[in-house]
Amino acid sequence: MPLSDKQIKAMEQKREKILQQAIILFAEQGYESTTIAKVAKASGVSFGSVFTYFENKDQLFYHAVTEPLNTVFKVDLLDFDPEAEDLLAEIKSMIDNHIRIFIEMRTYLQLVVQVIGQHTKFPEPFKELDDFSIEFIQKLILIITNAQRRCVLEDSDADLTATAYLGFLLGIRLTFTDYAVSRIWEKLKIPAFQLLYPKR
Amino acid sequence: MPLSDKQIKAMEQKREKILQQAIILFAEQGYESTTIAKVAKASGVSFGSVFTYFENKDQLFYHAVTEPLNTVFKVDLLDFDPEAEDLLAEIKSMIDNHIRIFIEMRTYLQLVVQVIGQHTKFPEPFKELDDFSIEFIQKLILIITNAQRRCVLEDSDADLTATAYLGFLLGIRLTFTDYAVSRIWEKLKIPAFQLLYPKR
Amino acid sequence: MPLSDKQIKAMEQKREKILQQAIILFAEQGYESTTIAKVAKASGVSFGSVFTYFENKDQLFYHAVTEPLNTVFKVDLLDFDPEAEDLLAEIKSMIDNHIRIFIEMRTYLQLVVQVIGQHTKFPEPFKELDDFSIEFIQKLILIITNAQRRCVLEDSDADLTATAYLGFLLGIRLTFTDYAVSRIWEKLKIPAFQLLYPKR
Amino acid sequence: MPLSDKQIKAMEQKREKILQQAIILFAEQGYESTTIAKVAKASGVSFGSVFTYFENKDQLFYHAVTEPLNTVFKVDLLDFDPEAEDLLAEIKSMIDNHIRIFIEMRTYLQLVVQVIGQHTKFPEPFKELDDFSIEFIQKLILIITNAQRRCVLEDSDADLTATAYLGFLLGIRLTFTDYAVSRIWEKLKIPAFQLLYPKR
DNA sequence: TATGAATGAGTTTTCATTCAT
DNA sequence: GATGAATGAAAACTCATTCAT
Repeated sequence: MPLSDKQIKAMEQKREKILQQAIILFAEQGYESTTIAKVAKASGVSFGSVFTYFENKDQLFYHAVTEPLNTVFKVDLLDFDPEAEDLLAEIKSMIDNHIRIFIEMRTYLQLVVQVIGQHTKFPEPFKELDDFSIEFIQKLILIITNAQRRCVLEDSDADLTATAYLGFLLGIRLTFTDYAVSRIWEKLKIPAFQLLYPKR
Repeated sequence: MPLSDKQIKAMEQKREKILQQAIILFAEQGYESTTIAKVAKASGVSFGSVFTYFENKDQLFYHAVTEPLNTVFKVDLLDFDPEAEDLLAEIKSMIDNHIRIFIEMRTYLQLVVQVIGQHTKFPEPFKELDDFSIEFIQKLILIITNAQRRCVLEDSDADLTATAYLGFLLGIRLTFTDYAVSRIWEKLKIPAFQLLYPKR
Repeated sequence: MPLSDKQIKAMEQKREKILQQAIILFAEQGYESTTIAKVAKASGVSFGSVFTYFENKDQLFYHAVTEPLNTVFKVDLLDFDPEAEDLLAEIKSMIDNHIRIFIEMRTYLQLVVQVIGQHTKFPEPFKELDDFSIEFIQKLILIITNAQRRCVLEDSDADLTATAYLGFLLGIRLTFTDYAVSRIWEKLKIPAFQLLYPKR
Repeated sequence: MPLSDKQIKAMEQKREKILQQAIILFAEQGYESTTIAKVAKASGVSFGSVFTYFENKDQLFYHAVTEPLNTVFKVDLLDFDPEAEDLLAEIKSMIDNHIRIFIEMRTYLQLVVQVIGQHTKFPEPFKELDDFSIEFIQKLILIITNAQRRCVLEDSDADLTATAYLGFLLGIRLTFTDYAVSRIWEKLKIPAFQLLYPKR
């Protein structure tokens, strides 16, 4: 007897709820301090249920890192067009977008920072993040190179510049640890833009 | 019976050894995964001895974070002169120095990143780091403002620029996770410099 | 709505399948290591269905031990005639038969050995086995006594001899743990016969 | 600072106590039903202490099976001389001895029976038992062959006879599950002797 | 001061059993 | 009747910390 649509829907919501709470707890308290019991309690399910949806704690962590990456983060961060007509406008809008994402996804990025910071401890999720960072940098290099060719940006080592830009995004996320940052995010696009060597 | 000088010296060395190994283990494996037994083994002492030198695990962590900060890190990072004669040279030398430190103190900075990334979990050591970052930024603002006044740097919001600079340093430390970075560190001073809005 | 004959038949087959797989798993892995989920999987049913046919795990174990006992084991082991004309032939054929059964029912006897070996843990199924062993020994005593009377066997304490004979059967089942035994079973009837004090 | 002799002695006694209680519990309740907590309670130590003396439950079980085997069982069972002057007396004394051991070591043998009965579950301890049984049978074959040569026993397949004898010992241990057996043990040497084909 | 045995709270995980669909 | 999601009790094992020697 297969499950009814309603049941499947309810289960999906439950899984999502567990994952969301796991992301928050993993981000704020770290891997070890986040107990399955805490996740269960925060999600309003019994702790046995967590194991219905995720094989074990490791898998839960893996999904907590990779699912937002693949569904939201990746898509949003790569949402710019290196072949746009007006590259200056495209770059500015890209920066706006990137900074907004790094501010909005504060909790998730805390998790990302942990995985990167202790990558030997989390090799599988780190691999996913690393792969994405390479893809992200490739696309950045593309838009930077095009912009340089069209004299929208000054000449620079595009690879280095792209890498510095990503480092900067991660760094400000780390530096501004709380909500306070949201009041100045408007400003952060200025140094971000500066890093790309704008024409004056 | 008072301890002889030799004994005191031996004890100090023992304490130092324990602290060094604790830093490495905390940095690479995180707070929870670092057990007192591991630290003791790595330091070549019995685990009971760890408690002779540090009240408990929490205190050991606290000292692992703050002692290098106060003895080395702070001194080295603040080793620049906002009133220097040749400010351009001073700034370039400062950047060289900062990047070198961030590369050399890779392990310690892994620890710093953890504390910042999970600051609610580690309020005391975070406070120390936060205090230092304020001090650091204040001094950066000073040199930037002076450099702007003397037309060595273009005008910019000095606070924002200083903060962006610190964020950049932390960010590249996070982005370049391994030794590979040492081969390109020479280059990283370029975007770091660019962040300060150099005159052209 | 009463069930059709076909349905009843199907259910009986399902129950039988579950029981057979339970016997194998209980025998090979023991009571605790045999999970309901494993039994269900081996039987090709959902684990909820196991509870449709057996009240709980305890009951499943009880039936796994007692059903083969009452349907096959008991009948086969008691299939000899203490009043047979040619008692020597009857005894030899009985021994052949017993050894064959102990070899063929290897898996089931692994289960029996567990119940006997840990009888305090399994009092109900042990009771059934114990009752049968008494019945078996009684009938053995009968044939032995008759054979002694008719000078087919030498005189001996019939009770002791019967008990020793049963012990021997269980013991060789335990001693020869694998299929290798099947190649020498032909021989095992020799010491079994010897235990009964044959006339020379 | 090395431990004092007194401490070492105390620790050895503690270890021994834990092992003894573990043997009893494993024998009576089986591997899974014997929890570390039960062993600790029965031994009068804290739960954590069991892990001070035995790496894990598996190791505890392994030692529970093999230590009595190597220190007592092996020595006692092999304590007969195939080259004795008066072989008939030697064999009778050997049988007396064997039966006495199988009765006295009732609890330990319950454990042995479990390991043999579920040898796939306990490969390491089973290996030790299996090795011993081979050694035991070899020595039995020796004494049987010598006795046959000296016309103390009738001719028979010595290998088969030795194996049957071991099977018988295990079997009666299994058949007589309680202390009741001690009242008839005097008698059991009769069928045991009979199994060796005594001259009449 | 140095050592490491002793302790037990806390964690992950398994699994029998219940029950809604 | 069949299914499998939900539950939580129970188990092995880890580890910070204490304290006797």
